[in-house]
Amino acid sequence: MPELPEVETVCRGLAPHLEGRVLVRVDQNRPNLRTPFPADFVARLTGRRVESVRRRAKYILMGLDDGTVLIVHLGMSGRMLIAPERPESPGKHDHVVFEVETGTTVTFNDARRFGLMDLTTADGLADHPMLRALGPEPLGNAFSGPALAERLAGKMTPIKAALLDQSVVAGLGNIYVSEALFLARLSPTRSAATISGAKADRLAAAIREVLGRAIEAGGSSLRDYRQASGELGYFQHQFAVYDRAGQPCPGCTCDVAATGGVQRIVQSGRSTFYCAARQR
DNA sequence: CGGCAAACCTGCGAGC
DNA sequence: TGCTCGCAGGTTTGCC
Repeated sequence: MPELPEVETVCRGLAPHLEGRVLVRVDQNRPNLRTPFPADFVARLTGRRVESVRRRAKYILMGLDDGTVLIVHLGMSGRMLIAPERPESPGKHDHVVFEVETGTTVTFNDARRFGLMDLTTADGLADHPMLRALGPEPLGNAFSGPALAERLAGKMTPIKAALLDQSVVAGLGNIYVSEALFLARLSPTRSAATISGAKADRLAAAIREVLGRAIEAGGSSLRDYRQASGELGYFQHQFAVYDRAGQPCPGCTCDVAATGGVQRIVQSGRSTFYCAARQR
């Protein structure tokens, strides 16, 4: 389930366990994820001190003391599991295990293997193929209504699809696109180019609001979750429209029997949820 | 270049 | 119980 808020939550959870610590052991349990691991992956990481754990879009970036940067993408099903000591043997789909000198291990587990890892350098980071074309961070200063409108201008594709395009804005996924469009009262089927001016302001604000609230929720529920299981995972969240087809729209008082409530449609092969009465 | 479907891979819930 | 089908939070590729 990792979209921007989940990746941010994972980074915040990992940082206190990894920052300032040395990777005393790294186990790579298979030759590839979505892409092959880089050459000498284990050797380039072992013995390095982790200086920073941060996020760009949906990527986790770990800066190491020799200038190396480890890039991790969680894909659809990737998780980072924190344990106080090394498990006796890796579990199913435990593809990489990082161990620091305190004994703590961080295990990358990914059933579907849509995740990936790569190594680059701090100097080469901005030009890395996976990061080069990314749009602005939606919670950053460069993101605004006008900035969004500029990137949507001329696009005939539905706004739903445009917002999933990471070069338009970085970090939104299928859930939060539906949620943001609901909050902005904009129809997911409307063409991207029709969103400018006040509509773009509204949408940019909705994106910030939805992501910001999700990060807050992730932060709070994450602590409970980790105490219980030692796992750094995904928070439970109440969505307004996502996965709520047929249920009443939380934003309006119209009759569900008459409107059908929240609609599920398919756009470019993926589910979109919205209230046709409220979103125009 | 823009837009869309398919592909990558496994797991899970629904329905028979 | 066990099978098949459809669906899943992401991204890239290839085709029109």
